[in-house]
Amino acid sequence: MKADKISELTTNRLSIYLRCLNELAHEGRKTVSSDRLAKRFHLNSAQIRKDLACFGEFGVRGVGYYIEDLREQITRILGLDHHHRVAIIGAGRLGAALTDYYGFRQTNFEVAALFDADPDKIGSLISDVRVFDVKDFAKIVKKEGIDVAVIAVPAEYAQKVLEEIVDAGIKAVMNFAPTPLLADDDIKLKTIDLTISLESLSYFLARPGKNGRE
Amino acid sequence: MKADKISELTTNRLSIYLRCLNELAHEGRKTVSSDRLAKRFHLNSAQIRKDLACFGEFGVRGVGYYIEDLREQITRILGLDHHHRVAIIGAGRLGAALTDYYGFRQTNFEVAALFDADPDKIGSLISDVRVFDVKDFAKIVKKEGIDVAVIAVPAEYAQKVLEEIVDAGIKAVMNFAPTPLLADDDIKLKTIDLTISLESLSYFLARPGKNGRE
DNA sequence: TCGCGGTGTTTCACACTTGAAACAATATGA
DNA sequence: TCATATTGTTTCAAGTGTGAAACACCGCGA
Ligand SMILES: NC(=O)c1ccc[n+]([C@@H]2O[C@H](COP(=O)([O-])OP(=O)(O)OC[C@H]3O[C@@H](n4cnc5c(N)ncnc54)[C@H](O)[C@@H]3O)[C@@H](O)[C@H]2O)c1
Ligand SMILES: NC(=O)c1ccc[n+]([C@@H]2O[C@H](COP(=O)([O-])OP(=O)(O)OC[C@H]3O[C@@H](n4cnc5c(N)ncnc54)[C@H](O)[C@@H]3O)[C@@H](O)[C@H]2O)c1
Repeated sequence: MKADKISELTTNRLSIYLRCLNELAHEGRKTVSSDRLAKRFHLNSAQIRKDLACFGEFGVRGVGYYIEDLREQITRILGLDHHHRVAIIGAGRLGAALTDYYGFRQTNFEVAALFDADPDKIGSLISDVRVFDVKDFAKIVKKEGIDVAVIAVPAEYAQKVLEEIVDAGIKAVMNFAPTPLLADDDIKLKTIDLTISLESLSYFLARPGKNGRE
Repeated sequence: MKADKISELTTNRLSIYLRCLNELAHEGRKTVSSDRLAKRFHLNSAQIRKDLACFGEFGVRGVGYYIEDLREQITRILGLDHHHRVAIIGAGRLGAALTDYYGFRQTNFEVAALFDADPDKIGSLISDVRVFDVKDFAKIVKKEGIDVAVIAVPAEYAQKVLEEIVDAGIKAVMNFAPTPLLADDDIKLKTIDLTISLESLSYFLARPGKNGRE
């Protein structure tokens, strides 16, 4: 197939497949067919084959997929074989929780620096990571080779912080402030808006019956 | 219109509208047209009118919407006028950050109890909230009138914890463990999977050019 | 050598979302 | 009274995602 327009839903599913393969590899299995994978993890076998075929021919007809091989392929496709250095802006409770988040290391991301505007926090260490003054952001980004930023400041400062991040030349940003942000098209911005998720739960509780499953 | 099949995307947008209205109210404005709202917050005016019309006729032709009135209506639609009591299972770093999360209070959610399996944590207080033994989950849920649960335990325990939650009669669950969970259709389960979001950033960094914006 | 199993690929139907356009209805203000 | 502004509603086109089906192709084992 080798489509060049890959939907984000496809790459999200690749993440899922990768986890499933890790589990299977852990159990010592060597090969798996799209059908077995689908049955085992409640997925759709046609979808799996279609998704994988976007990136090349990884399977062996009549056999299925070699688990180790496919793991390596997906790891490469998702860029998980590259190391990335992360800056977290906002050394509050969320920033602290994220600094120590295992998911970062697992994904080959390393939290290299925290940034805050509060003089009491600047200079301190959180899980062995130094908190810098946000005024020095661009300088430290360059010095530390940071290429990913996480926004964990209150919503009203988020847009301004995003602009500083973009000015510093960073292209990939994850935003936890509950507000939509504006950025150019060449910036990958992912907003994780807990408030919307919460209000969606609230809506369900007020009107049980219709679920609207994810 | 009064459609009875409301998409989750619609209610998510209601959350956004509510925030915008709060901002406008804060500025002292009294009315707003769908057009002004759209221009100001980079939305689509037709969409706004359509979304609102799903739930009734809130606007005044020739005028627009009365901000205070519309705020109350959306608050009611989203069920934000009802109080909810939340249990967080997993009193780790994420659980602690969430316990003190302002977004809960703002949404009329109150963290009533934490649960953990670690004897060192059981009995302690985190932001004035007591940590209970997860063994007593059902009992405390009943006693405290808890109706919402948050899963903040490692992924391998998440499914088991979910089953205890469902057994205790809770219908609304937010899951932060990076794994898809299975539940009956009458349970509202929202999974916030940071790993997938991270891997999506990683994919972008490995292949700049195509953005796949949220 | 041949059949079975499973991939790679195409095709189709269906559902959902969006955005635009059109228009009747209606409140406000000149 | 009448023009204007704006909602509520319908309709349509386009894009996208999903799931099923069909089938050629190919590797493995009997
Ligand atoms: N706590 C949570 O569990 C949680 C969960 C999801 C989302 N969030 C969101 O994450 C953000 C942070 O939440 P929190 O609970 O950690 O808040 P917090 O108040 O604990 O931390 C915010 C930090 O940002 C710093 N800050 C403020 N303005 C800044 C600026 N201009 N530059 C750099 N640093 C600045 C503050 O000094 C503070 O240390 C909020 O937008 C919140 O809505 C929090
Ligand atoms: N730390 C973060 O910023 C972050 C962000 C997103 C998602 N997550 C996810 O949230 C979960 C928790 O992350 P964390 O960083 O807080 O981990 P953590 O290790 O700090 O906390 C996990 C807690 O769960 C408790 N626990 C384990 N098994 C339990 C059980 N069966 N019943 C009750 N409690 C149990 C442990 O005792 C521990 O206190 C993980 O799945 C993680 O992937 C964490």
